[in-house]
Amino acid sequence: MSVRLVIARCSVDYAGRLTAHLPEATRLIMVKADGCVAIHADGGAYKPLNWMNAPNTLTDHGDHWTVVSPKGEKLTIHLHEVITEVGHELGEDPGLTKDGVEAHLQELLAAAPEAIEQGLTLVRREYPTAIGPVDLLCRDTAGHVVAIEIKRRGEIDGVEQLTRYIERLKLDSSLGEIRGMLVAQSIKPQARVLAEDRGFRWVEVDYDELRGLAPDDLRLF
Amino acid sequence: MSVRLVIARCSVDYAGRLTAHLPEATRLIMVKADGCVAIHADGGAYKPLNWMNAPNTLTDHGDHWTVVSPKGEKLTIHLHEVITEVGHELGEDPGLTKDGVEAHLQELLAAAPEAIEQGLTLVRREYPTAIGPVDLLCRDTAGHVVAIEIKRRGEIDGVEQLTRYIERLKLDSSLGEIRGMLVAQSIKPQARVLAEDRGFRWVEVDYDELRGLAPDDLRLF
DNA sequence: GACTCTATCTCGGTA
DNA sequence: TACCGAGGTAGAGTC
Repeated sequence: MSVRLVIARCSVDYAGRLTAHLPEATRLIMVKADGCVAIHADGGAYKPLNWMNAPNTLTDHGDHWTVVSPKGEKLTIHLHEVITEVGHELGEDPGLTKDGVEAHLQELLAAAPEAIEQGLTLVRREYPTAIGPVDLLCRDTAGHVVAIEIKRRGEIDGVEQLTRYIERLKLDSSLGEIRGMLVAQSIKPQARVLAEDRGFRWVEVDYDELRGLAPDDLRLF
Repeated sequence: MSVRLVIARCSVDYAGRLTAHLPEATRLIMVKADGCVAIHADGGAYKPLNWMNAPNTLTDHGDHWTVVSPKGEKLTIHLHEVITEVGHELGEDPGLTKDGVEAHLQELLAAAPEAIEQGLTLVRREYPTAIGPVDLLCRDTAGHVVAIEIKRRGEIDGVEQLTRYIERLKLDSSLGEIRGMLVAQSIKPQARVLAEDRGFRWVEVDYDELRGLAPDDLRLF
């Protein structure tokens, strides 16, 4: 139970969600403790050429390995020549802490909707609709409902998403008058234009400034 | 110029599109020939905890490495104890051949549009518009144009794409009446709702069945 | 270089 | 479990 690294001349066949074949070449085979397998070439970023996610059953047949998943996927690795093999126990990983993702931005804005527009009050975060949840549902000083789509980066698909929600929310006559708003740390010119075309306000917010406004418990990431 | 594998107790900091931190633990550090770096734990599929895509400048400061990209991203790896280190030249990879991706589904459906709807005939594959090509343009038994968006998995994005194409095609009055259709191996409930809202038919097709219908030259993948 | 779209996407959250 | 949305999406193709 550990990470196992094999450098070998090998050819590989995958049959599962699609079928794929790798001709013979020297590659790195990585097998992790959970049974996942990845075949790496010397390039192409972190993505392997072929892989199988855990859980798997790996069987060593000498000249070839078979990796079979319960979902019926199968990877066959033909080993023509093993060049190096190392392994080591890594143990449990304490895990990654992240800061600056969309969820944090949403938390901060839910706690301080005033930062988006003067007088705005929160009705609900993740307001559910049949086509997905609206990030923030608010009410403005005139008492109108405001649907808010939050993005780290405001692009066209954010405006499309907001359009879908508004379209859907308008089917519910009990909500009364509704308007849409796109809020992001930065908004691309194309997205600004499209938002305006659709009658939505857009607002850029400063993440660090928001953290300053937020109550202490949201500042301790 | 080769893949380099280091197993070490390390802690890692990333500052770039977001900020992230990994506390001290034993991990695998992989450096490929192109300069990309990946930090792996012993689990979690093929995705590393942290990474830097090529191109990068990697500097070894003894007790820590810094990896800097031209875009201003920075990864710092503090090495507390190096346990194992191996490397090997892998050489150029001949590359992966695939079968069963969206392009194949499109070929099969172009050859057998009847599988989508009775009486449908192909006008053109990859019908060009100013905002990108429509997967299939067909004509139905009533003589109306049908724009078809093909996906392996039908999700909301596919409906949005189809919406844009239809909007665009309607500007060309020479085409006459136009309707849209979403065709996929499976279609998610939200995508079905949105497609119906927009007045599009959606159809699920079976890939293996289609291969059976297709002429021999399309079956020899 | 910017834009568009696919992906064996992966990953986390939730009903 | 399936579904849904975010992602440091990555990567390929096109313009």
